Amino acid sequence: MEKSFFDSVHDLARQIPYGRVSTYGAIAKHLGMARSARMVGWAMNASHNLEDVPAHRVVNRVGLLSGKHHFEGTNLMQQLLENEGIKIKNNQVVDFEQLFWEEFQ
DNA sequence: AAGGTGACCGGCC
DNA sequence: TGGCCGGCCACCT
Repeated sequence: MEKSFFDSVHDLARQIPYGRVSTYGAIAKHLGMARSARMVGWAMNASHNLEDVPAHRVVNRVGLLSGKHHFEGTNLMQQLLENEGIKIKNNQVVDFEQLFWEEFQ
């Protein structure tokens, strides 16, 4: 099995620390494809099968939980984030810029 | 093999 | 921030 684009995205997603969030664009940028953030979203969809990919810590550029509809129920993503101490208001991360993290290794 | 699709982003108003 | 639009690119059928 060669390492696919999806795997790379999953690796980066796993690096997001507890209590912090990142964006699709940040991940895409780190992969050298800043304009292909859409593919990152697609990759996250595939990550749904995996258990060690914190997809709930990945939001869009304005801190909106754009992927919540892909989680079970309607507020699982929000619950997971609040469980990490992240405040959610109207489907978006409060103090997003402060919690934003992109120090990928 | 070609076309459709998408958990997005940046620019503009 | 919000709405609209064009671009982008790997994956699936």
